[in-house]
Amino acid sequence: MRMSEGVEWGVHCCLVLAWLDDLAPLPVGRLAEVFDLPPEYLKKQLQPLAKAGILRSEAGARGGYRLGSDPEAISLMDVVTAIEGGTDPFQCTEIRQRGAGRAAAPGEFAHPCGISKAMRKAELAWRRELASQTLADLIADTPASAERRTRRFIERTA
Amino acid sequence: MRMSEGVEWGVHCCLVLAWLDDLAPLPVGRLAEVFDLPPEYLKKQLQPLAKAGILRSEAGARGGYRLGSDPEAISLMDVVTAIEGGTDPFQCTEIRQRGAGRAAAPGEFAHPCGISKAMRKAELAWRRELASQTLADLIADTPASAERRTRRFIERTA
DNA sequence: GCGTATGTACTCGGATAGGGAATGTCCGAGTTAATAGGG
DNA sequence: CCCTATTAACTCGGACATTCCCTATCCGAGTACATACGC
Repeated sequence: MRMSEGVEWGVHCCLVLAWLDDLAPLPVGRLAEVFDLPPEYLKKQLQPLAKAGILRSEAGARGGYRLGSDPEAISLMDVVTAIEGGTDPFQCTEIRQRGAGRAAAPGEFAHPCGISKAMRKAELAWRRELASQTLADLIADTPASAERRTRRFIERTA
Repeated sequence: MRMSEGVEWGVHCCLVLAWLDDLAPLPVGRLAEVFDLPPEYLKKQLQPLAKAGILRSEAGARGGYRLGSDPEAISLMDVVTAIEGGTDPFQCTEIRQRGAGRAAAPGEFAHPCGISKAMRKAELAWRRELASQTLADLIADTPASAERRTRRFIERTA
């Protein structure tokens, strides 16, 4: 079970866009330079963020991406869900109903099995933590020197 | 991000082995019949459980698998870790140090970035929930009819 | 009848192919800005 | 000098290859039981 690296790229790019909102919109190529990433592939990873409304895209010359909402209104959960999809990590295929389960009384499988419930509970705790962290919180935990350095980097290659 | 289906298979098989400990050891083929699963592939999924000590294997005729410990001592976290591996879902590749990060002052990257810390915190909450659920808890949440049915199924094809 | 040696059947363990999703790359549609021409 | 039409460059969006990991399968090593033989 491994999360796509696009999540890390997406969150970092969101932070940059939050820092440099006054310079928005920023094209993908510029963002790729900030982190030395393959531009085409980074674009593919940011597309679902735009489709989810987390990023706002502008076409044409001087176009690019800007943050779609305030940093306080975007949580880590939003970014993860947009890129990874909303499917649960644990997929219950109801194998309890197969084989020996064929002979079960009707209604015995009305409720989800204990394994599925336990997994859902754990995933819910995970989601709750992700939802409690906003981009603004992440910015507060990041040294201001990083923002200044990134701003200089972008303005230098303008 | 999708968890291997082997986890579901493994936990269900552990429950069966806990129920029918007096009939142990049970060969993989018998367990596969209980859930109508491909026997060879199920065996491959149970192997890491045996390597981790969660299951105890016995070779030769009348051999098979038995539970390695008491159901109270085996948690969902143990099973998930054994099959999925202990690696974290979110892999931080430190892209903050690339590109614009090259010009950072030494020591700025001594601590993990806020994104990584937030992800770790969420994963820790997830692991904590999984670790708090033991096989005994799952058995308590499962109707006794399922155990009786499974026992009859095994004894019938003995 | 009893003990022993042998053979056979059954088990797990690791090594070997196949399929689908994530990764990586490409081209086309649309928009903006600059530019050149005319008034 | 100003306005407008045209052109050209730049952007995102989606469609197309490639690689890697999960899925699925196979063969070999080891063990216990059953059997046959000798005593």
